[in-house]
Amino acid sequence: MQNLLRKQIEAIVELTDQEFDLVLTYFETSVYKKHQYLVQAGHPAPNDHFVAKGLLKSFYIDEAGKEHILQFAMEDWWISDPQAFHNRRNATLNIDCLEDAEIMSISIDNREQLCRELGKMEYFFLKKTTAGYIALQQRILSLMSQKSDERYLQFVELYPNLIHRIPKTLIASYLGISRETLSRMSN
Amino acid sequence: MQNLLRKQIEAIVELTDQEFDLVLTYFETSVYKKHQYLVQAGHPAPNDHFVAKGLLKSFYIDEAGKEHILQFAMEDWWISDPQAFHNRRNATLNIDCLEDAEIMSISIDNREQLCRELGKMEYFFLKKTTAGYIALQQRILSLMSQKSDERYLQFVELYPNLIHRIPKTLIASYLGISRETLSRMSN
DNA sequence: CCGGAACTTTGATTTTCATCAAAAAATAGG
DNA sequence: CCTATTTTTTGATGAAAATCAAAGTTCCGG
Repeated sequence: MQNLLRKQIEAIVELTDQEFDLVLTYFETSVYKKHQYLVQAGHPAPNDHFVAKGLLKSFYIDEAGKEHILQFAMEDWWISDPQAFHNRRNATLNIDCLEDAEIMSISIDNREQLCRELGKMEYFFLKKTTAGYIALQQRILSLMSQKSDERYLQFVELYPNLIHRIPKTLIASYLGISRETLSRMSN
Repeated sequence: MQNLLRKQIEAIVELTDQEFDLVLTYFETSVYKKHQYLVQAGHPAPNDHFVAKGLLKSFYIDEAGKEHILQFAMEDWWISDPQAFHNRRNATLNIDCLEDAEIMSISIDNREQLCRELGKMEYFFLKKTTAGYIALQQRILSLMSQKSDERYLQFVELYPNLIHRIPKTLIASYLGISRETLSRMSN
């Protein structure tokens, strides 16, 4: 479980047992129930969350009250309101659990402190952020250049395992289409 | 001109003159003409480009031959094909100049070397990448939750200076709408 | 200052998708 | 196991915007 985190880090930088123990001291592990919120719009959200178990979503509620899903996060993924986390602002996003979850959280202050103590962790976070940046660019391209059915097919291909864990309604919201349109698609 | 770069770095980390000189040794400065390509799909693109002067765009050509603009970059901005740059792959994007430009380029190898020599530069790149990540998330939200006219108004508000430097056709492509739709909007 | 290229506008038509409404199916919790 | 909630499907309608076509305007290089 903590091994999941260690494995992810060690895919990028080597760690001794002592170093990983140090890393762990900066995290806090908690358990959440399905439907429980980790982050709520308007409230502080100073943590980045590593998913050790379970499934979460981050989403924005627009003025019309409509929910737009920015991200799903399952095991071995990170999830946060990045703007709130990095700029120490109140959240504009919400994060809640689609399944019971086990989460390892690190505050922005702890992360910065950790990077000062263990420089290679900064390299790790840089690599991770960069990969995330590239993924977001891909998604923008997909939103701009593909029709909704192509986007859905791409999602299925990219995250075959998520299809069965997430209601179609929510996948539609992630893809930026209505649940009715998605429903009419499979045929 | 190099001062622009120094100022941007020093907004995040302090640098001595010697340190900035070191930084500069990793960059290569070139001059480009309007319409000239810095990056072409299918070719290597190992550099990240800092714009000292001028205006550029990065774009993707889809299967139908349609151009989708991912980014504009004016003075004090960076532009690259991030996937090609970070993963040392051939480009899938193109980058060319909308105006004559003066560019300071750094290769991925040089950037990694620089970060090893001067740890705080890694912090700088992390901050920059993070800010970019946040901006992309905002753009995704905008694509998902706003109508085309709202997106245009937001663009005008966000980049008032770019409106006059960039043909509307290209702004339409950036916003993910047709030039005709954008044209009908102003009225 | 002229001619050609690039860019913008306008109109007509079609496509895609959202929305509204309601029923059917699946699922979770007591 | 059964009921209430959530999720999915289906149909009808309308709105937003793409596409096609063509004319008008601006701008730049020689």
